[in-house]
Amino acid sequence: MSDTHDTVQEKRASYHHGDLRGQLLTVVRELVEAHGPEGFSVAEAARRAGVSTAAPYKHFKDRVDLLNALVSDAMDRLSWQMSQERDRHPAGSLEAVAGIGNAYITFAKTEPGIFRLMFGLTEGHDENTCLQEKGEACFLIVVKACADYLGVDTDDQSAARSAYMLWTSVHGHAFLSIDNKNTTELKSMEEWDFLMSVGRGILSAQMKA
Amino acid sequence: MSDTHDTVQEKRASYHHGDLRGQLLTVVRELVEAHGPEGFSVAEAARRAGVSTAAPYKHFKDRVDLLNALVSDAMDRLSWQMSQERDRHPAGSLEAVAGIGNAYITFAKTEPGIFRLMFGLTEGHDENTCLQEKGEACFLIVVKACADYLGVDTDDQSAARSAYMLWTSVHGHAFLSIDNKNTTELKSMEEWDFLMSVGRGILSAQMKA
DNA sequence: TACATATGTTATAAGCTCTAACTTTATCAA
DNA sequence: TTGATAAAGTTAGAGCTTATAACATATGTA
Repeated sequence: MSDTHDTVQEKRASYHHGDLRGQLLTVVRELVEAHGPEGFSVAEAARRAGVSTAAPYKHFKDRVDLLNALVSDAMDRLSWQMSQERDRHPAGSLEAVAGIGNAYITFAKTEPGIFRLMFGLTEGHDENTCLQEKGEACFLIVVKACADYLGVDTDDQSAARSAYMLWTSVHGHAFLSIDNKNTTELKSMEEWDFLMSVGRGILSAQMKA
Repeated sequence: MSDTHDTVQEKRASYHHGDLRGQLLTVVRELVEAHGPEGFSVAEAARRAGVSTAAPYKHFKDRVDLLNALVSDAMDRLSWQMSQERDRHPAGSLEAVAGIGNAYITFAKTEPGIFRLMFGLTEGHDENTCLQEKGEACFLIVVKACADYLGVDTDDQSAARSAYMLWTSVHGHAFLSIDNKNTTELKSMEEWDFLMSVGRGILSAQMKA
């Protein structure tokens, strides 16, 4: 496992690595996906990057700091993907809202390890203002889409309310999906149907209110 | 931290502990709640129970086995609490459905560490048939309540469908709540309103369909 | 050129998981 | 009652881990 890894093919020529920070993030991402958020060690990551086990600590304060950097990265990717999916549909449409949810779920299924990390990390999550902000940026995308659909202002309470309900629903589905809590009978249910159905249900309830 | 713990007041009289297995579960539960799912070690648990660090391995195969036992326990408590809350309302009512969700959320907030563990454990989760079954038993409670409300049979697809949507929604809210992803503006929103609102939205959408 | 800084290294402390081998206690059958 | 066996502790230790300290080398700037 240690000698046959293909992450680093040849020994690096120079004393300095060049982009150890970047490569560590890549390697850790691989490790987290392969062995789950727990089954990862800084030492193993260093080995795969072809450096000593102490080297990572020149770039990251500690294990958690490294993981936080990974999560921060992932947050950016997620919000980008959400925006992309949204823009594939007419602005203000229910499809645009569902598209955001679809991107969210796709992300979770494509990178379940990272996804779990993003919402499972306990330590130093609340303190990390940067992560907090990125999370809120993601949420704002949903609020905006809901507001557009409902035809209200972004700071209207009904937008935030329905956005939150949609978020919880999609978040829950994403989590249950990657946990295999999604029972067989429901697995066949098309994701898009689910999203449209939930979206319609929650948003129409919000319009009446 | 090690010498002033109050878990074990006096040194046990006999060589054998009496109920080490049980006490370990209690101690680990405390540790998980106090320091999060990660911040727990078999060694520390043993110390708090007043035995050697090797003793736990006479009762649990390994670290994961211990955690699984904890989760199994928690599953039982959760489904019991769900049933209790349901029975405080008229059978077949929307309140009964919302009550189940309320119990779920209360559980998550009361024991966030364990809750996270229940749905965060990657390793040996799928294989563990016992846990799988207990999870499904929980879900069945929701399906039953939905069926009763909709006035259909338990194995009707609309019951399973709406139960799943409600589950994801509540599960998502529970998770986001304990992660403090619940933004301030929404924190003020009463839980019960949320539950009734989501319930009405999803179930009425299901009736129309 | 020379010094400061960044980024590597080795060595090591301290802690964890888990096993092996041993010891004490409980149980149960004759 | 006794004596074998199983159950439930113990200590010792291998082999991991995180993280720091002290040292080495490269890079860039005055």
